[in-house]
Amino acid sequence: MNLRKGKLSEQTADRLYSMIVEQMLYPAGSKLPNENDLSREMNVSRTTLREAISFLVTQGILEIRRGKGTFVAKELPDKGMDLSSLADVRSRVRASDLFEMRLIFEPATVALACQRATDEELENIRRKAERMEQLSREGGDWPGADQEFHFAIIQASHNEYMRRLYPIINSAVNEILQISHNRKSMQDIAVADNKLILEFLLKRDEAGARHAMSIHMKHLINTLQE
Amino acid sequence: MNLRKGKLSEQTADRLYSMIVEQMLYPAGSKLPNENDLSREMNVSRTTLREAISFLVTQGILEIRRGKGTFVAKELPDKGMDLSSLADVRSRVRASDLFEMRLIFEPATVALACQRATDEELENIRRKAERMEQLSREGGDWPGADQEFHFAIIQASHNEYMRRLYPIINSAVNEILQISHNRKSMQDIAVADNKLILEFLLKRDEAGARHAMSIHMKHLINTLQE
DNA sequence: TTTAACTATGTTGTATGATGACATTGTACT
DNA sequence: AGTACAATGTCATCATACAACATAGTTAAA
Repeated sequence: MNLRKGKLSEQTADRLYSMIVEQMLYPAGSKLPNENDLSREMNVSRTTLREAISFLVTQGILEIRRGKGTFVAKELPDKGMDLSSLADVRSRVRASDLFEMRLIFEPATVALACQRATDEELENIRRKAERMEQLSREGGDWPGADQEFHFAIIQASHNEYMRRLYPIINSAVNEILQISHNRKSMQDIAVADNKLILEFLLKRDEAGARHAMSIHMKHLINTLQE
Repeated sequence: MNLRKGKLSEQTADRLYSMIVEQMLYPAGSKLPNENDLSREMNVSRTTLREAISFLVTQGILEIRRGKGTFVAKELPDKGMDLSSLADVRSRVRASDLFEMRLIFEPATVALACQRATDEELENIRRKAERMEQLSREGGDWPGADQEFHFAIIQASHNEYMRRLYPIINSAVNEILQISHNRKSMQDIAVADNKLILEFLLKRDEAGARHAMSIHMKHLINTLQE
């Protein structure tokens, strides 16, 4: 017995998936039979069915409500949910939209960092800024060091959502910088602005740091538009 | 017994995750104890442990080799790129972090909408608000209508990045609302606040709309913390 | 009558033990 | 030495029971 591919729970997940999206036996938002009935219908144990369901939940196909039942998701996972596209410049999102978002997020984040950063974190941020300036003089990888500087600030904001969102934004920024022609002037801007940001951040001057970061973003936007 | 939040299998997944990446009890590539031993060590049933492991497998943290054992992945996936975790409450990101982000995000967005919304879009937003209030009175799906209201505002901001980010944030909000106990008071807040937001938005009063949205977010935060 | 507490029922979540399937190692027989 | 086979350790699946949760209906108290 049990010829065929892979684990039974995976085959079951496949069968269940096809029952939902292909045969459309269970429309969006509808309730599945309870686990005992459904497992009998599909000729697998409840354990196996539960593993299959659990997988489809992680895929966003199903939704479990304890004590009520298991339901087909209202909207099957959208392309909108796939934020990898956010990091993709080719998705024809305007670069100005991206920096507009940074203009909202980064000043707010640095303000949070002013409130919450530990002394160690501030010291770490200072070191990153120093290193960025040094690499900038020596012709090293200053964009990388610059990003580390900004990421250190995000971390010091102590907001987990921000921390996770940043790499996405960042990789999109990278792609834009790749095709940008005036990288040299951007370097000068970054060095000067970072110094300004650091100045207020070390003093924990919330409003000052917020404005310094806003200025930095405006500088970047203006430079890119030339 | 069993106070505390959420499913035991999810708590177990969290504990196991922290044993791996934080305490580093099991280095990358190493083999975990077998399921019987490990489940005893962690004081959960083997069933529960298997569910936890199964989840971590989908996250790319663990790898199962049938007949051999369960192993820590060679390279832990770059968490930053996986924004699906942003929408996942099980990732144990604090709810306050989420709303802190909305407190930054939404007021800025409604301000943009004031500048850029077409008259048709404003009319659409007005209809959504009306419908939300109506459903709220009739005991319908007011949270859904409320989200449509907010999403209409995001769309009117004409920023593609924002538009794509919103569903992610939104689904995380949904999961939090599921486990929230004072949904009724939240309903009253939403109805009143939406009216306020709409008032300034229709007048294209940027500062007013921004503040109205800030108030709304503060209300939500306070209600959730009770 | 209204409202509060309780009960009944249906559902997912967890526990336990047994058995099957797979991979590796050891061992005996030729 | 080499091959077949047995033993062992592991994950995969099954079956059953009970716990925790959600809701609706019923009963009892105000």
